[in-house]
Amino acid sequence: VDLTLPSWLLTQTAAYATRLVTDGMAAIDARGYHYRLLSALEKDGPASQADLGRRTGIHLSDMVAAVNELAAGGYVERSPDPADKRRNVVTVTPAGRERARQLAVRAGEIQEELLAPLTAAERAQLTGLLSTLLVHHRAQQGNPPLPMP
Amino acid sequence: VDLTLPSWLLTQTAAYATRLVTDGMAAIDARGYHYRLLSALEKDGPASQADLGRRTGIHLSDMVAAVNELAAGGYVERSPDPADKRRNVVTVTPAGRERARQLAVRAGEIQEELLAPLTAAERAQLTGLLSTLLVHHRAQQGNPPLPMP
DNA sequence: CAAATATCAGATTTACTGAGATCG
DNA sequence: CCGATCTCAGTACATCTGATATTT
Repeated sequence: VDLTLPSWLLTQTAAYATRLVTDGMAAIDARGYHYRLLSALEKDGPASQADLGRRTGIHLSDMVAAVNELAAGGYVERSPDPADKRRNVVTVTPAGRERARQLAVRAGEIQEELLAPLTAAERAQLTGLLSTLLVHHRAQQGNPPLPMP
Repeated sequence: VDLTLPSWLLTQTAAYATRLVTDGMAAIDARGYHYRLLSALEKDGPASQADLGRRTGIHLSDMVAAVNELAAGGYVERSPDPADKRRNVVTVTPAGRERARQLAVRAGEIQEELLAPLTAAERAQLTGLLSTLLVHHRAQQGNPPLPMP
């Protein structure tokens, strides 16, 4: 194995990250998508599914199932938009806000586990470098730029 | 989207990396596995499939198909080990050495595309940070430590 | 009629799990 | 009998493609 081949390092570490997220979220009956969606809804308010997809980077095709799951848990409500009958407006419920806090805590624990061997400075370096790559490749592909924090 | 959530940044950039590798290798009828296997064989000589799996991090279940593909192209030969009849010894052919050079060139181009927005120093930083993470998590999981370059 | 929205069905890639057969 | 090796079949997850229906 060539430990200096960046594409390999990236996909391998991502595999561990995916496992940490999947397992960590599954332990509380959740998925990574749930955290992303509830966070987005709490931060910027109710939205159509298409809007949520643009905010969170989740594909429209996968949005249906994810919103179904959240709705089944009582964490969001899906109601038709009276102003535009194509749209569903997705809104967080009080239970959803509680759930969002729970998922945020869990997400934090997962990051800690993922980045355990790195110092705070190194973690900042890593996120900076990855952000640069991601912004570049999204633009390269004609994707709409992400809303920057 | 929380652009500072490392697990998300990691899996997203890895998705782009995977696409670059898959597409870039498919253009010359290859896969990432082929490059990894031929490189390992050229560097450390013939090996059993189980050994190759340990060297390259490729799962034993996926090794069969990968070696089949390389053998079909005439790049490796699979012969039973007379000393241990459980084993197949995989050996590179001259055509395989030529192929390895071709794949190495292509791999380099792919890395360049992947890391385009980063300076040389930043690239070194990134590989260093990812290596640290990977070594940590492999050890954490009881995996055999990787042979370090 | 073009574009946006929501839904559904399915393909793709990497990685992994489990089962079997054979051999040491 | 345990353990290693090889093979095959199938799973899991995230992502993306394509098709359809509805509405703007």
